[in-house]
Amino acid sequence: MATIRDVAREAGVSIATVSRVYNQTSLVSEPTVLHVRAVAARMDYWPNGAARSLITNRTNALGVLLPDLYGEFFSEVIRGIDLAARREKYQVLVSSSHSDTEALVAAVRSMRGRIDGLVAMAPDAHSAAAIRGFTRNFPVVLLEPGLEVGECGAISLDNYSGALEMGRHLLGLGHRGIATIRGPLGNVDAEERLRGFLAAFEEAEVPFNESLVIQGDFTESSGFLCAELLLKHRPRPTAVFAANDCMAIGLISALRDAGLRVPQDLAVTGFDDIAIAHYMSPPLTTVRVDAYELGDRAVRQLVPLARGTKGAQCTHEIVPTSLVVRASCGSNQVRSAEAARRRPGGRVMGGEASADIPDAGPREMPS
Amino acid sequence: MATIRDVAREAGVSIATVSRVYNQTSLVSEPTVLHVRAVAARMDYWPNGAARSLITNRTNALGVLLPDLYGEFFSEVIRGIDLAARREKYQVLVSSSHSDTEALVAAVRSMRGRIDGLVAMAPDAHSAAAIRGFTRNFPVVLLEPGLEVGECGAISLDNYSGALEMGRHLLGLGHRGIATIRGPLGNVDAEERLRGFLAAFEEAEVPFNESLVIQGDFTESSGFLCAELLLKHRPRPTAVFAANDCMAIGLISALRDAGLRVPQDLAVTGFDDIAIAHYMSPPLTTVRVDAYELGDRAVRQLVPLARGTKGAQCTHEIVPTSLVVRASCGSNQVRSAEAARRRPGGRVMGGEASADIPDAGPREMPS
DNA sequence: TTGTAAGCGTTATCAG
DNA sequence: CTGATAACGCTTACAA
Repeated sequence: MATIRDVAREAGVSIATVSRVYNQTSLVSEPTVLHVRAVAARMDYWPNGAARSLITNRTNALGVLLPDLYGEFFSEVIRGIDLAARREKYQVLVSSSHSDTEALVAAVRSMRGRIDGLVAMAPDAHSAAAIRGFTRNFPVVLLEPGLEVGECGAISLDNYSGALEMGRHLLGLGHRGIATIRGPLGNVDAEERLRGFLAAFEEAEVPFNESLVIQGDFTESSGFLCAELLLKHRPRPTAVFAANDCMAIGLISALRDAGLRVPQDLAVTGFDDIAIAHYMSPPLTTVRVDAYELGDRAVRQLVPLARGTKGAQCTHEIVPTSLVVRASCGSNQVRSAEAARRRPGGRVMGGEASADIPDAGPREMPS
Repeated sequence: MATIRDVAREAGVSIATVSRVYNQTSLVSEPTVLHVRAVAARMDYWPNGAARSLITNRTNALGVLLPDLYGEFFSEVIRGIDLAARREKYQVLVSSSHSDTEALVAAVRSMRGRIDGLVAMAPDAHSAAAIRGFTRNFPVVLLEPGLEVGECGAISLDNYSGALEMGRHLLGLGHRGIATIRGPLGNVDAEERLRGFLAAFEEAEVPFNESLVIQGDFTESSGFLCAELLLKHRPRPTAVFAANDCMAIGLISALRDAGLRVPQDLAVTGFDDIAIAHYMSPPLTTVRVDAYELGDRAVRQLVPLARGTKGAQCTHEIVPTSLVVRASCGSNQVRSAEAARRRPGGRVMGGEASADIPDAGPREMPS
């Protein structure tokens, strides 16, 4: 592999000149630039990134730490990160699925000297604390952090408002016997969604029966299992808000097995707006969460910090969520929010390439 | 940020000793190791990756180039890559969504000196050729390459066999009026799927009416539009094989609008086995494609090449595909292939985290 | 077992 | 405008 020295020798100039051709071109005479460029191209030369970052102390790369890469959510987060990073001329070093805090710390540590900043989503509070510790090494932006953020930037989803809207919507439809399946204890999303949902009742001065908060764990099967508890409750609730779509899907499945109709016998709603939500029968009323935006904003906030742009500040941004009313809640409201569902920049390419089923508009899934 | 020199000074040893603690620990006396480790930990020192790779000429990182990151397919590919890379102690530098060959080349070029090898999936033939050119810089493994592979390693999906099996299955069910919606011209997957499908007819010595090859483009809407052509064909076909699930979904949607029943009036099958395929009503008969495996194998093949392990060879591996029989083809066959659907290592975590709906077993999607 | 010193490929500084 | 040369933080002969 040709080095700067080879090119300099071959072109009959000093290495400093070759370097300048790639960095401060204006300081080199036009003919020299052209000549060096030509020689470099012929020798297939390109500056070595590692050497470059050693002296400049900048890598032009961002680290990305996610609990997982699989699935609609993370896949979108990382796409948002990737696109924003490219726009800003940054490379992306990813790492995911760390079994424990130790593994996670090791991963970040090994990124040292290779990244100018870090976007991280912690799988738990312990890991979050560890990640915060890296602020001394490079700027950090946390995705969906717990409460206290400290020296880091942070982007979180407006789980609270989304759930609040959902509560208002169900109350607005006249429901009073309303249950909710909450997510796991200690999970930030789960707590906020519950808090927002209950706030709607407070706001409307409608009492909420606490025995109608059922514990779920965000899996489809937990939603399935909740059906039994729900159905034996007296008086039987008329609506259920599941804290995510998976649980709503499990619940609906169980209700159907029990011979109940959704939404006529029981209205069901979810949270996340995963792809299937739109294609189910009945289509699921839920809250749309914009994962792409989460990644995009994180990079937007991180880059100035990474560049050391003066005046760059850590802030805590909130990504809005929005109610998507479909049929499963029994509302006959116009589905205006649907338009927003089209993925920004979603591409369809070869074969199994994309799971992005274009919004079918008024058509529904065959049933 | 503490450097090796700071640690050496603080610990009262030479920098060589500190270095050895991190590389050839065995050459350093136990007490010295402990002492240096302690000082390093206190000073929050960790070797700088860039400096390290400059001298060793190895980066312990792999580059990953994909057309996109979004969607079930790519998301799984990258997960396979990520997990395999971590297992082999490699970091992953990703880059995706390049608008043209130029952008793609620039992306790879900028990885020079930062990676020991490259896993790439080219969006088109032109880009594929460009990527092949990088073989001179580092080992390359191509995903889903075109025909000639040259100096690169390659992993491709067995589109041919999957489609062949599908053809056999439909013929075995007694269908004779069979149509197929093919994917875009020039797309490797599309061509292979068509070729495999037609091979089944040749094998069974059943003539295939070429007017029943309908041109699609892998999008749901193209499947939707094909319905009209299909329905006005005389005699009307009794089965349709769409070259991917998206088109099959669009088609089924259109058929339902036209008042036709699937599979009674027209059997429909797809390819890819995207998540929705299993939850649709009727569940879609399709061909399972293992994207995770694609990524996993690519890294497995690349790592020895990147390490310069002697005897390491470039090969062209084929990832098998498998027929998944569900209801949309009108078969009443046992759904044994279903068991394989569970995602390897699929995790469900917080909130909108995962779109991985656990296989509901015998339960179906509510309808 | 430890230290000294050369050098990885680049950019920055300072002369010319 | 161009060239010599000293860093950058580290690994690795070679010497002690």
